[in-house]
Amino acid sequence: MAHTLTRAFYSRPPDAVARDLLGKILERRLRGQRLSGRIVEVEAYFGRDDPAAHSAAGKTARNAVLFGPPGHAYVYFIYGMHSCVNVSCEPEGQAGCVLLRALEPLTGLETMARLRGLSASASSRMLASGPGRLCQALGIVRATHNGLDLIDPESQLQIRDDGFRPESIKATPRIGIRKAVEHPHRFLIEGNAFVSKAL
DNA sequence: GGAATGATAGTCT
DNA sequence: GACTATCATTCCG
Repeated sequence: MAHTLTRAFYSRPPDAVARDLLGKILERRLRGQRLSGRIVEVEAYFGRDDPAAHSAAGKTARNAVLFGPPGHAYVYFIYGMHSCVNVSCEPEGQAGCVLLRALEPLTGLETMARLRGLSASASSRMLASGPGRLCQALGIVRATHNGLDLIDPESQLQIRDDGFRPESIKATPRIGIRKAVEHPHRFLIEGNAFVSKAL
């Protein structure tokens, strides 16, 4: 049986959480519908000694969730048109998060295609392979989802473990950042067709 | 198949 | 006023 991940799962360093999130199921409840997908690509961002992280310059109104308790959604708006979802890590008071970059869609594909503005016959690879696409496919926006508790069983957004274990995990440098480019903090399920960029 | 480019708005200095 | 944890489109080969 699939079960929701515990607070303790998230109360760890971002790289450990990131690796363990691969293969888990992200579930979004939307007006009675259930949209879900398997997490196939993530990136770890550290609170300390990570110039690429939003929390690098300290706590601000925008990134306050990162300094709160673990297991909460951090949603931000970027490039004037895209949203991205993160999961907060580390105990309360310490920043750190995991960016969800790509899903392998499992249920609710038609709704995802509609939210993305694609035809129902579009390739499922186009639905949630990329952080901006993922948010659009699940209808995630900062105004309603930033700060959501992922452990709460009533929450619109949850992450579950159905026992799936990836065969092989690959670490690569993170994408789209200007600073600390060299660290291999991007993790993906090797060979999975739904990662945002072929490697 | 890959590189270059423009759209667009919230956040911080 | 600059910068950005992106995407889709347009070009070129």
